[in-house]
Amino acid sequence: MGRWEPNARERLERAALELFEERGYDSTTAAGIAERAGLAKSSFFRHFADKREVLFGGQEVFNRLVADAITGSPPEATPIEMLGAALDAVAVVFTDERRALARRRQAIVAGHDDLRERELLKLAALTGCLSDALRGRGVPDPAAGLAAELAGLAFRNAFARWIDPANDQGFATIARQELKALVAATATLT
Amino acid sequence: MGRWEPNARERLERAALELFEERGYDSTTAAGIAERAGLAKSSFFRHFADKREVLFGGQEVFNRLVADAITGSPPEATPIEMLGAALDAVAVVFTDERRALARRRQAIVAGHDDLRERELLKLAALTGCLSDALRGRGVPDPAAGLAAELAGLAFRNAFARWIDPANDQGFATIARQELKALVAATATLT
DNA sequence: CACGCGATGGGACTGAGTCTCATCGCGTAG
DNA sequence: CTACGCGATGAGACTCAGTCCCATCGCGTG
Repeated sequence: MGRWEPNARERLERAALELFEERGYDSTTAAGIAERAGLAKSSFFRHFADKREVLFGGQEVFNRLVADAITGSPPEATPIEMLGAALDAVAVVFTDERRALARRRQAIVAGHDDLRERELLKLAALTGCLSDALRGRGVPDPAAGLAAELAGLAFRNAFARWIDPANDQGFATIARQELKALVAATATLT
Repeated sequence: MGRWEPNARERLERAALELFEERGYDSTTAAGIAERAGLAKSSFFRHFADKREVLFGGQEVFNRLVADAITGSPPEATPIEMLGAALDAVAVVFTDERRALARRRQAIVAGHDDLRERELLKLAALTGCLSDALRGRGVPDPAAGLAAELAGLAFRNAFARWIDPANDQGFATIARQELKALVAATATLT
């Protein structure tokens, strides 16, 4: 048995992605995922808190990346500049090699309310980290919260474009464009 | 039996709120809620899609209220002015009589990740309605999405203050203040 | 070689959510 | 007055998510 084969977590993630694509999210059981990964059902829940989480790994890395980027910005940086730095930091994860994987994952997430719900929670956690970090840098409320939401929206928009097969630019480039477009749009609201 | 007593849905909501306060969300079963409401477990799930939903009724009313407020704004209104109208429309639901109830409800929601997650989904639905309505009024992207997020944040901030026992103002007043503060904060970002 | 530690297997258990069928109460056509 | 239909309910079986406990296994260490 694969009992002591390494990378149990990665095996589970891969198995889950495959099964979700083959049978759909609903028709895939946690036990089924574990079985394909060569593990028992109880081991699945040792690695992931619930069935949804198997698609949302590595969120903590994200949050730290973003918070560190804000904290490490030059002292004279404006909030918007710090957001730019945060988006650049996130781009490290969104390499071209991971685009195909991200696309497959997103297709599944988009097709299910439960998963979209979890995605919102993850994004909320990210913007929460952002606003905390901004407040730590002296940005007052409600500007910190506003800036964090702005970055969250830029992130969502950028991700959608990055996923798009018609696109061929890197995540950082797109994210910078989206952030800029949002800042520009700010002036058109009043 | 209360089999044919009216307001089954309201009875379930009331019973759920009580039991969540008495035993906590986790220790309360859907069957237990139904029992206190004088119904069977299967009837609980006829009225609510899942256990969480019993705390989030009437969201569709919200969404329609907001969308109609945007659609019915005067032709020369700016996006921000439309958002103000939308927040006013929502305030109709947040009357002083409902404050105590909203407080109890929110205390439960705040104490549980599952419920916070669902709350995010509801808020996302609301901002989705907002941006759709704005686009229908000719507001281009990404300004429509940005404005919707702005209103969502104003709503969250306003709700938090409205819930606060130290506050005695009406929801509409607070929401207007929050919206204004966010618009002002916009200028401090660059 | 004995021991401990961490990861796993396996199975029992609770509760969410689905589904089906029988039942009940009320309104209505005849 | 009766028969019928309709909508809401009760009841129970069923699947699966998620929890929990305990035995087992492999590896490193003294």
